[in-house]
Amino acid sequence: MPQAAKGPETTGNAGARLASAPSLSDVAHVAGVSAATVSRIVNGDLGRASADTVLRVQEAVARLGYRPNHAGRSLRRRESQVVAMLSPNLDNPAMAAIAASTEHALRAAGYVMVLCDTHDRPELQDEYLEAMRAQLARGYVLVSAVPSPGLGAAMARGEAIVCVNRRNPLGPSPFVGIDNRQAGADVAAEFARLGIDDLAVIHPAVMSSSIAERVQGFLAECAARGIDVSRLPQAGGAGPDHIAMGYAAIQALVARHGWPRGLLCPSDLMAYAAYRHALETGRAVPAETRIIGIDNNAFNQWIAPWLSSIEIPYRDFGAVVVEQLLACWRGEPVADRTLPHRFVRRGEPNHALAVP
Amino acid sequence: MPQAAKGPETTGNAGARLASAPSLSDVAHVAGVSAATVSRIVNGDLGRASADTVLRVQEAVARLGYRPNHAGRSLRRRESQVVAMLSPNLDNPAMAAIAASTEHALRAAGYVMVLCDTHDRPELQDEYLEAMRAQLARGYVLVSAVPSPGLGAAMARGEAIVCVNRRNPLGPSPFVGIDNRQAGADVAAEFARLGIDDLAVIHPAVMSSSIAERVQGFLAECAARGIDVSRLPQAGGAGPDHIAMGYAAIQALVARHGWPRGLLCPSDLMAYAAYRHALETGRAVPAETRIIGIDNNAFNQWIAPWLSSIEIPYRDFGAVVVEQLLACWRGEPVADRTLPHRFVRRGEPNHALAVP
DNA sequence: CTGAAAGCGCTTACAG
DNA sequence: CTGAAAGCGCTTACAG
Repeated sequence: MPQAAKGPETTGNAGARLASAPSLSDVAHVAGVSAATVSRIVNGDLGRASADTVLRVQEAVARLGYRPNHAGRSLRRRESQVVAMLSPNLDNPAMAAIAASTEHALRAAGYVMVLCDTHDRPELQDEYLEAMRAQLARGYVLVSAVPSPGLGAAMARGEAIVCVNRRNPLGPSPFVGIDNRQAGADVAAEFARLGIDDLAVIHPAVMSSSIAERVQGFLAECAARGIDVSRLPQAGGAGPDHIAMGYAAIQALVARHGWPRGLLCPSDLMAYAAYRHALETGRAVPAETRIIGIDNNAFNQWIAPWLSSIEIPYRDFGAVVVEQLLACWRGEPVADRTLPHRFVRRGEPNHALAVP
Repeated sequence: MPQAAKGPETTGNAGARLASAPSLSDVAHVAGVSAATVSRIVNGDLGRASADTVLRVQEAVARLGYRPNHAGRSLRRRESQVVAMLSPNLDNPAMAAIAASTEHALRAAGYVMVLCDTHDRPELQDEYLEAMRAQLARGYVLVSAVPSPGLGAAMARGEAIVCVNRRNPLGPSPFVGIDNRQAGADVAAEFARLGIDDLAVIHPAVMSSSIAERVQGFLAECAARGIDVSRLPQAGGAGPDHIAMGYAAIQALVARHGWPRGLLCPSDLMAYAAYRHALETGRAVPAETRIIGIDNNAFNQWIAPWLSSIEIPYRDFGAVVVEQLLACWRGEPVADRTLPHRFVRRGEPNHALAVP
């Protein structure tokens, strides 16, 4: 519905002047006290002031709609409320879920999150690390960090760094993720339960620690169950994202070994690519080939009834990430946090269509 | 691969001291000039200084790895490099794509993006608007804005506001989006091409302007083609996101009218929900019911070969959003930007399986 | 219980 | 072509 037209002076915000926000000294003036006193009270140091003063200041704050200017505060305290999140790829719903939950938890704790998309590239990671340093970033959340000189420099400076999904490739840092080896092993156990031993794996051509652990855990469990892992078909694929990597890998796998009856895809996006190649080649999923992924994207339950997956509680990551950051800032020792995952079974009639 | 162990002093960053970054006066000292001169040169005002001075300063900057402190700069200039993006829901891939492309374009132009997830709620929108004002945010990108008092206040202050997807519900603001009416009409034309006139629509119970326009455009085109729109089944659904809304809506629609042969879903997420309900009720898609969505999520081509959709160039939005912001800041008049959409046909053998 | 004063790092008229 | 000085808004010993 169209709104009533405003005067031409508001068109496109052009040329409008911003009324400057009230400052600490405005509040002090209104309350009839000094800036120092206002500062203390605004910062919750209520014990030092008389009840009457506190009241007058609070009233003035409310009346003027005062909010501390972060630039002034940051300059003086020599630290900001900014936390930088470096994420490799927002197009991946898993990364988006991590970003959203971290943003939420950070905000609740009084911080603001700046988001940087590194595309998994070391130069971009370093550029953002530097840019965020200039913003006086108070901490860094590195999702799937890659090794880079700037990361080493940030560690050497003693910055607060929390690594998510992938462990810090350059040394110990507080970590939030799952037990990737166990997740891989759980997939192997599921194939055993299904009686499928004609297995294969696709993976990125160059594997991060988390993906490598998933594959290792899978192979180890297969071996423990008597499968000759040395002959288990594997294929890697390269590309800008997991879907492209998965598509390259599944084509290579099928070209060399034909379709297996059970396929581990160490991420759901790779599973999507495998599904499409199955459609293209007339391979029935899940009847002829059962695909198991890892992530359990929220969309699976709606449009991928053929895909069993390991659910990773990405929505819970944010709160834990913030706990880790707070501990870093307090100078406390920080233990890694491994969150629980669970297997979500689909592709069987009674499971596929359970009402959500 | 495990790294060589570091000394205990680096464990978890605990207690490490941060070396403070070099300041303008450090550079001035090293270069043997005043801070004012360094400031000018760092800010690109090269004409005023002698070539020799410029060189010495540039060397000092490089040697110290100097980066301007943004808190100091913001405080002095009374404006920051921060642009706030308020997004209703990062779980929606469309929103994630907008966020990613805007982040990219903003960074390229020298700004940083702070991301806030409003969950489509007016109170949260206002809270973030206020919080970002305290950060001296230089501009606001509102994706699918909702009406709220804080939005009105920001407009009254003359803040730079760019609205994406949905037009500003409180008055004129620079806009980036598509021609939603035309998109709806295009879907109607496709159903006509397919010879399907047993049509229906699902939609959110309370429709934003963009969704309402899509539905209106669809109905208008249907009417123009001789369909009795007054009897065309429609159902709305409520929920926290488009999938939930879609699921509620499709259940209501089918319960009241049965399955249509052609269904418009004004977002792909609603289409996903409809697909699941079709699976549950044994309705074949696309053979018996053809579903057409709007968004063309990147995943569709991999795992939703049954879904035709209107492709919206979300990845191109960011650059245009930044153009709008820059124009606002220069005080130029800002025209709305309507980006081109296109129909992506799937669900026919020759289209579904084209190699990507 | 409260305030005057210094200073965080930067930019910008202004003077020379 | 260059620098001294003021001031952006805030916090924090320090003095009283």
